[in-house]
Amino acid sequence: MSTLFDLPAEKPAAAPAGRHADLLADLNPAQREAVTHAGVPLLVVAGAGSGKTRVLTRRIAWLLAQRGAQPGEIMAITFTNKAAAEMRERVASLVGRRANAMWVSTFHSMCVRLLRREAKTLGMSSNFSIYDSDDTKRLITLVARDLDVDPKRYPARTLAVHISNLKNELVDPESAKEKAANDLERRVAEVYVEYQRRLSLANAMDFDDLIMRTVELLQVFPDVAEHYRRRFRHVLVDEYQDTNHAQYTLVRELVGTHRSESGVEPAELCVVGDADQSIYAFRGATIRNIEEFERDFPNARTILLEQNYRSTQTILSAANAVISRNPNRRDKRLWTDSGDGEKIGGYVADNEHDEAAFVAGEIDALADRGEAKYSDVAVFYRTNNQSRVFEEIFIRLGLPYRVVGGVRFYERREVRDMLAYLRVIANPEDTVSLRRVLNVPKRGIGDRAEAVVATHAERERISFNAALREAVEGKVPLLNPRSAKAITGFVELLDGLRELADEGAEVADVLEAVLERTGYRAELEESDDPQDASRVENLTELVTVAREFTEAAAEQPPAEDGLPEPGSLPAFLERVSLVADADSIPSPDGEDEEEDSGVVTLMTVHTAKGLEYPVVFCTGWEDGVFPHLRALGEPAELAEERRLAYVAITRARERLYLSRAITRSAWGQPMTNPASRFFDEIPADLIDWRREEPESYGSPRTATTWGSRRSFGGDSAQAGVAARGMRSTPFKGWQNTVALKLDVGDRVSHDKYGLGTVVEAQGEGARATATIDFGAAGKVKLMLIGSVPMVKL
DNA sequence: ATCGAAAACCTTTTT
DNA sequence: GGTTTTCGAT
Repeated sequence: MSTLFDLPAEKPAAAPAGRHADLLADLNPAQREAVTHAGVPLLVVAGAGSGKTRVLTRRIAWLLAQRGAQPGEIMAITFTNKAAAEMRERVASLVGRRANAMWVSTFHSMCVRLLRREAKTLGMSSNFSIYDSDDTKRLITLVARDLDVDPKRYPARTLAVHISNLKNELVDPESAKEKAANDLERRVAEVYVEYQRRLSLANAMDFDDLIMRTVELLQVFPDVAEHYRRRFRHVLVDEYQDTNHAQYTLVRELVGTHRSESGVEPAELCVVGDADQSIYAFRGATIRNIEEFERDFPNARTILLEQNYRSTQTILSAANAVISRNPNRRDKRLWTDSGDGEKIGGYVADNEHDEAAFVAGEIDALADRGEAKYSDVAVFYRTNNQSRVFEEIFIRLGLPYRVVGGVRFYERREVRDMLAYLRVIANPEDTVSLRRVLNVPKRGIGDRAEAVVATHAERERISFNAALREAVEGKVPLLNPRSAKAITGFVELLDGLRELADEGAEVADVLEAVLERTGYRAELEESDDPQDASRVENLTELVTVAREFTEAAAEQPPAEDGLPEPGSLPAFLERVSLVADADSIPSPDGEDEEEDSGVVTLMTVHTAKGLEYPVVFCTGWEDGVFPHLRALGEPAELAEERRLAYVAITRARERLYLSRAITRSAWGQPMTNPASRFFDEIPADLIDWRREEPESYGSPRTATTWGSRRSFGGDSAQAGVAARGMRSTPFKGWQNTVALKLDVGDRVSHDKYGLGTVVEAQGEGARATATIDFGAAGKVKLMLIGSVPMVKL
């Protein structure tokens, strides 16, 4: 069973390599330059599969071996714990135990580390809780309710997104208030102000605060900044294209831009990234940071890594062709010397079940022929709800599979409930966690009682925790005695648990005590809902995780000043907050398999970033699905969808399949979608169509596609040639043109379905859809994008 | 306080 | 269509 904590195995320190030859021998010239470059800031533009992690780890080893750097002077920042663990491990295999003295961590853990050490400087307590997006939303809901914000007009989700954006832009609550230019912004600012106040009252920070407050720390206290600059002489940042403004500023502050008065030079900066793989703009990542690197850091040097060590040329040509349609991008063209390989398998299914059947059948055939193991295969889709049909058919056929993503371990209600208890034990002022568990399991403290206590806290300007304690003493008016009694019981329960924790009990034992003393486990065990049985299992798993955490900590050195002691409750909570992904992704070449051929992996394209598989099925290539409906009208979002397609394609090593379904049920209704425009962007001769659109679907659209394919493909097997030709005559095609404007009652004639009447019309512009009653042919929901084979009568 | 039925959602999500 | 949230009734 995988756990939350896949700690990188401490590699038995191999004979520390480090000589010139060893570190550079198997690198290409560009990689070599990136590894050995010294001095001015360095941007490594690393195309997919170009060996970027190799460059980063070698560079670190090089710094230690050849440039006289000390491990303690190196800070490497990633976005995921997985990436951090991998980097640490790979560096350790090059330089041995010395790797432990480096800071290799995610932006967020690095910031937590700094903030806990410097908590006093910021006037905070170092045991602050870390709120994830769920906690954040809860607190914002509470705040909005208190401020009488209309939850219909301004849902907590929206407020949370806007506040998060403000924080990512380093806008503090006061500036937000000043800048607010409309109703929404004024409301957001108002909530933001109060939200920050309540966070600080709860001794908590959200994810965005971790970055923002660290920037604040470094900017407001130059001596603190200088201390860290003096210490970290080398800063390396991975996935730079995914940084937001706050993270960019943080990097700048860490590195420094000028020689300080006391003579500290800026640290050496090396960032690695690929603008074409930026797929998190919707979360505040700004591609600008990588595009403007040379402007942000004058004299900066840029090195391009274009040689790909992962995929066949066919796959790379398809990827190049698609991504080249994005406007304003720095040209980059992946190539390999490993040959063309197989053509891309194309498939047009009648519906999503058909599509899944094709995928399953093809996987079966590959496995039968011994051309792939199940674990070599990944199935990608744009949105999580698409996994369903695949699961259905895989189960029916007995194909072993695993879905990655979806509801994660730490997001499960029972797990979150337990963590909330632990957090309240560690940080009594943690209001969100406190209120979460106040009446879980039910102990007779209802909404009414909670509201009375909350109002009292508000009026007296004390924390919710303090108000609860006043309730025990009978100092809260309007609280009925029964509730007061229940609250007393609850407070005593918490105090007892806290005492246990303070005596130094192991985390797992505290957890067990919570499960027992609250009656939480008993309640689940008594239930006959099968869901509750799996909840019990999850809790058992959580206890196991806690045990392993303590065991692993026994081998770690004691904490530095201000940081949680390894194995302690605060350390556990920090780990759980910042390492939130329970599902480890089965690796294609995992060591754990002997005879068995593993499982097929199902996931969204987003989740697939950074991974690779010999065989990839990328499904749902339909306008409205991929690219997503919401992106159709927006050039910027469409560009991001295209980057997403680029990421998907470049995950494949040997075989790539692209498929679509003519109709697909969405929101209960079947929906007819046109082919994804990305199909048109791939040179026709790269695709081997296993099944095309049936003749009866024949339409002007299809004809256009064939025509354009001919001009895209040309005679050359090198897609680069065709795509270059493309750029001189920019592809206009039919994208974003709306051929039909339909209203309810309009009569239409469709090439396939015949005469019909519009019974429903939805959406605007490029995302317009209509439900049309074709009489005998039935009701059909269609996208009205450019080339529907239909005319208005 | 708790349950059940309507109703309101419905991209992606490294931390 | 499927899940989660909200409201109204007991």
